[in-house]
Amino acid sequence: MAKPQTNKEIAKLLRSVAAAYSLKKDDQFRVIAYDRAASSIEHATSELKDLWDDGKLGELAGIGSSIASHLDELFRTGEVKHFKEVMKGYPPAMFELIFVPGIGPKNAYRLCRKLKITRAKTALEELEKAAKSGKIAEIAGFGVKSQQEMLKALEAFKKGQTKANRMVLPYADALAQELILYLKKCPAVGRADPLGSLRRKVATVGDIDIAVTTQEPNKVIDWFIRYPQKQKTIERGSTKASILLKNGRQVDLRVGKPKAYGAMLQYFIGSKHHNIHLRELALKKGLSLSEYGIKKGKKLIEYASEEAFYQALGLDWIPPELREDTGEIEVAQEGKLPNLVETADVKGDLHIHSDFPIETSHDEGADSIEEMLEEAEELGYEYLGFTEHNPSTSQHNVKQRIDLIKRKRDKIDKLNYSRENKKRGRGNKLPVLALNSLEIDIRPDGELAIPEKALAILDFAVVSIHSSFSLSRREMTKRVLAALGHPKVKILGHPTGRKINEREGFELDWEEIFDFCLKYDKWLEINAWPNRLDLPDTLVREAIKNSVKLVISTDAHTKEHLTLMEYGVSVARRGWAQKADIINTLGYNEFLQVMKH
DNA sequence: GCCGTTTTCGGCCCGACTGTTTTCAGTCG
Repeated sequence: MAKPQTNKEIAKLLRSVAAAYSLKKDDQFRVIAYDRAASSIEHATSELKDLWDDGKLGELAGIGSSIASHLDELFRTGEVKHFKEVMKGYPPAMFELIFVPGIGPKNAYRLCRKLKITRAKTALEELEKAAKSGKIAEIAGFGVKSQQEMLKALEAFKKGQTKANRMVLPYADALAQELILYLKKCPAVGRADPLGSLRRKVATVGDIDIAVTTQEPNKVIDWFIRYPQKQKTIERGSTKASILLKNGRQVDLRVGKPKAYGAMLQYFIGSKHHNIHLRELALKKGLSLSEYGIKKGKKLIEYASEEAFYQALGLDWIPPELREDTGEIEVAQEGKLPNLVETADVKGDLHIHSDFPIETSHDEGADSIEEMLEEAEELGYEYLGFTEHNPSTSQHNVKQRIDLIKRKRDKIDKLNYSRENKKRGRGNKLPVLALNSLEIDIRPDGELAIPEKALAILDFAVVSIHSSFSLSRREMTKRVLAALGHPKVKILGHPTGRKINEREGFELDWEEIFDFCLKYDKWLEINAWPNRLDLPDTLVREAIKNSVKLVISTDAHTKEHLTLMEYGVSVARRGWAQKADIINTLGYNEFLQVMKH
């Protein structure tokens, strides 16, 4: 690998070092250490290079003085002598093969040796060729079956490399719900729950994990592997099974008894690192944890609920969204877990697009202001902020743009007036009211894409970046702060600009942004759009640590989109947000107060 | 190699499944 720079590349390098160590018989714990460092880097909030710049490498869990100094060398010189030394004598090709599912370090090494595959660049092709010509089955320890499996794994791996290989949360949700419906048709199935990263509400989901309670595990597993959407069975045992769906997604099933379901849920929700930490904690108390319960010596104690399971370890029940081993276990020990925000706490949506003809060059909404207000009524909201994109600057002069914005002001004022009177006549409950806003482009120089005069017509403004994504971190930060500086501007929309599976976000100096938001009462948006989920959860947590307030918005373009709110709330919860951290949990009158601040 | 409300030394999560095996290694989550 030529000079690894990104977190992904560095993690890959550390996994390779771990693989090399695992072939040396001396120290298997070093392998674990390197693997752990790699996954820590994969999950890191910020680019490793930035952490290194700030001298904060050691803050990442699993990175101690030794690996930190190796990474220091990496950033200074582009390579690490020690890593080279460790990997010396092994064919470079094997450090490509270890990333193919099903192939570990030992087999990768054996395959490379026996088949004389050395070059990293062609490793996958050469292995595929060998498999097709039947050469793998001839190697001791391999057979026809493993050769077949390897071929399939290689094909899938190659596909996965070209296309995005994780699902966005709502898609995974829908897939899981279909499966649950199917499973429930089997009389032997008791409870059936989607778990894993889906239950932890991670922004992207790899596999679908499902747990089922039953007294007849065999019947359930038989039923499961007959799922009509199945492409093939990956494995089938007496307690678990995995299938591959026709759409290429994997589903893992676990079955267990109802009276031990608590431990099963806990085990299968994960995360892996949360579970490892929990098991280490248990060991210190002389206990041993597994998916079946808690062992004290030889005696296994079963738990029907997760609450009881955690309680047995001296912990409060930890919401799944927090289970990433980022301090939640320590906080649970102190009994100081946050009371996380819930969808029911939300009183309004502050980033939505109606079909009002504002003549924007961006995308417009499909439903009218009235229709969206009616829908919001159903959701129990008190207000909606209408934030169509600003009128196009190239198609209109200043006066035309001001006129368009005035027209929307009039429309909203009349609508609010009539709705208020109509509803007041019927009962005392206030109707959902509309706020007049816009989502305004931030130009590359930080200027806003509407005239100064037009800003005065708005109740508040959301500003977002929709162009020139590749400015430097410094320039981008200056750009955003300039835009946020206008008094009417309250919210930075989709702050990182990332699109999941499409593009990385741009770089910002978050400390500077947080300071500014805190000082001038600006709010960062958690955009609930499925492939945005932006701010990302890790930055939500940083923002909250810095006392910065947030809003959760759907960016709805139809009235149905308003229900995407739950996914934004998931992000907030994963960022440890409580109700008080989220501005749009305020009622209408309180919101008006803070908006004018 | 990492890490500390048992420890700065001496520990380091736990179990299932598969394929190729005659009792287990490798891989995965």
